[in-house]
Amino acid sequence: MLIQIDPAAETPLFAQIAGQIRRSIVEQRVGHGERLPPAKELASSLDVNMHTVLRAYDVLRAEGLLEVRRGRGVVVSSVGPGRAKLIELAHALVAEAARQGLSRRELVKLLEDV
Amino acid sequence: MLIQIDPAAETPLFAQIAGQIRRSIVEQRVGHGERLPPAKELASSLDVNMHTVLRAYDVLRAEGLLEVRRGRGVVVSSVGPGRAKLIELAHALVAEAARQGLSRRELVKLLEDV
DNA sequence: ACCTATTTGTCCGTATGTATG
DNA sequence: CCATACATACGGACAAATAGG
Repeated sequence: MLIQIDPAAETPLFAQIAGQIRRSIVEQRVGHGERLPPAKELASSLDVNMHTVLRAYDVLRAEGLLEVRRGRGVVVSSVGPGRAKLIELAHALVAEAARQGLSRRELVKLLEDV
Repeated sequence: MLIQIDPAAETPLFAQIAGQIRRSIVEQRVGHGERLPPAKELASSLDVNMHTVLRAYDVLRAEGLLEVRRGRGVVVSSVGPGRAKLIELAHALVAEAARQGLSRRELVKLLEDV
């Protein structure tokens, strides 16, 4: 899966991992149905705790991008890269809004105006 | 806040806590802007780990029901009990679907048909 | 401006449970 | 039965934001 993280970065480790996997789905470097490495394995390769990887998986599961089931592992959902793209854009928008100091309310209003 | 949990129940502790707080918002037993007890405090009163309470808070934050900020604590969001009601119904629907063995796809289709 | 206490945020390690194959 | 792999929960540690003195 080729994931690289920066322990010194400001963004949390689980967010970095989730973001890179999301990116991989958008770019279709991983296709629907494809299986991701077990949390324990990915964790050891990244030199982080298994919980950190599980949390990243959980974020992507909540977004509908991954199907996570115990005993079976983690596979890319069939919703396709289109949704991943949307979510990625949403993340970027929220991050930029935060950088510019927009409140949640202001962002919502901005979106409604658009 | 009057929360009671059952450690022997099948539903996870964090879900029990989140569910009861959600219910309290629906019934307007807690109003918007009202502050919830610190995680550490609620945890000790429920005899669970602080992380478990924080996870419950995080669930409700993701649902837009709570505003959680470090240093300041947790307050009920101003979105009102209407949204809480919707989310509660959604939870009930998903739980019932799971009991009846419906897949995610079947549930979505059922919703679309309705 | 400084210090301290409070409170959440993240991460780690460990233990146990449960579904899958 | 057994190995795999995620799910939950606990405990501890440190960081960062906030509030108050």
